[in-house]
Amino acid sequence: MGPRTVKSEQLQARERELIETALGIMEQEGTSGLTMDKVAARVPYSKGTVYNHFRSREDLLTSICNASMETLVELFTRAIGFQGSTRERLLAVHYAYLLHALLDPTQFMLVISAKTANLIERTSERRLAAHHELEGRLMGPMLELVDEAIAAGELTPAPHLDRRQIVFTNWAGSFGVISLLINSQDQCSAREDLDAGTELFNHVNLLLDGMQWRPMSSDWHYDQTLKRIGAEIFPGESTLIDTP
Amino acid sequence: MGPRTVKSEQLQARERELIETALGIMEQEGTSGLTMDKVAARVPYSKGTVYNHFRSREDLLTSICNASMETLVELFTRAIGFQGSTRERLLAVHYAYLLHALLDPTQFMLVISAKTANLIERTSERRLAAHHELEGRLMGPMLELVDEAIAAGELTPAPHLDRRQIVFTNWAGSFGVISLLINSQDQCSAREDLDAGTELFNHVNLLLDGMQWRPMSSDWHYDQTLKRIGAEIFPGESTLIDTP
DNA sequence: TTCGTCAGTGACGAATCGTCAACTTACCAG
DNA sequence: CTGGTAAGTTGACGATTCGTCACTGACGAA
Repeated sequence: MGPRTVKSEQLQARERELIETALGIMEQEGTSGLTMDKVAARVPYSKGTVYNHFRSREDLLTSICNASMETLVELFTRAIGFQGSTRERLLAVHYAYLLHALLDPTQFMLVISAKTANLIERTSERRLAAHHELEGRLMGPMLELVDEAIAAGELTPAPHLDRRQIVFTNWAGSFGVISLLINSQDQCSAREDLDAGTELFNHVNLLLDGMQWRPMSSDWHYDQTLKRIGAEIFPGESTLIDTP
Repeated sequence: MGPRTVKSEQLQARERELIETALGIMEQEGTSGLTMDKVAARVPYSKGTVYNHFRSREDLLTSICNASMETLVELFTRAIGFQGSTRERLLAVHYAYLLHALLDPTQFMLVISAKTANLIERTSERRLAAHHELEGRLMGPMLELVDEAIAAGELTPAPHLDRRQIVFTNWAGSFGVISLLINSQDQCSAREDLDAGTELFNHVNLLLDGMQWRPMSSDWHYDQTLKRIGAEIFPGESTLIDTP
């Protein structure tokens, strides 16, 4: 190993340290409470050094979002391994997504702001490339699941829907339900009493029934499946979700 | 009319002027470019007067969001008036939502940030009340549409879905699809080539087929319906949407 | 020992937020 | 007409925050 490698490793370790610190601040004070000065103050390095790693505050935010997506990849991988039909395994992925959002709503919401034009402009190319690669790693397993389902004869997509569209529509539905309900500590007239878990699985089952991904929900008790997913795949975290 | 009423009208007029100005700035420079100083600079009043109307920058943002929702109520009302089955009229509402998002993506995205804990804390009670009232006015027409569909025998909801859940799942699906695709000037691996209009109506039709809202998409050409909606209800704006 | 390199530092200028003491205006009573 | 009070307006100000850049000093090479 040359010295350059060693140094690069040190740099990566420090970058992880900075991101960890930033996560701590965000947990306590939310996204708007995350400040470059605060990060620098909590770390044995100066502000200049922090800016040596992150071009801007937005660059740091994208990094945090990426870190969050890495843990999500881990959860998705676990979920795909569920023993069951392809539709059950897809439900497990949605379960993982919900769990991820409940475990850290602030990080979950970062995904949206990461799409803002303003944020993209101020983020380094390197970081954006990593972000796109992570999106691919998230979508990949679901694409394979769709292929498996088609091969197994459990799904026969309509001609106007390709595999990417099927994956996207799943993602979008999950994202919409969760993002609208995750912050509902406020008593909104339209959303009071709505539980994120209940509405998420209602939504996904309607979607999958709509595309006739077998077994249809009229032929299978997916409530049981959800209980199994919680118990078998996410035994530690599943207390966050009430399965009906 | 007493003088108090006159003065109150003046205040309201000025508030509209301030919001208009803020909208202009947001159009040019995005949400992050909206600054209280810039608003004050573009207006014949001083910063202190601006702060007399809005408790904080976040209060102003919520006001802008509310204004945006008012125009949305208008669009929804037009949409509900479409001549057709209840399912076609619901499609018209989704069409209106998409149109609204395409006409002003920045305002559309405000709805999410308006749910942030940080933003709610810094917003005045009065403004929050107006926000909730507007949500009710948005959901109301859709709730009635669901009731009509049930009465007409076109929809027989599963026992575990009440009217509010049906409306919510529609909203969430639309919101998820649009918010993920609206900012896709960036070439994301998973979203390239995906068109907001196409994916939105795919998603909604899957959802409505899943809950068996008749006529099912296998029994009706909803592409034709979309063309009609564009031509009859939104003749001016519909050029923004390619109906397939 | 001396010198060059380069990561690290933190003081700094600019921009922004929200406040407040001073100021202006409107209006009314005497 | 005059003086006074209340209400509304102003912009300078302190506090934060962002991102930069001239300076520092540690370390290895000669």
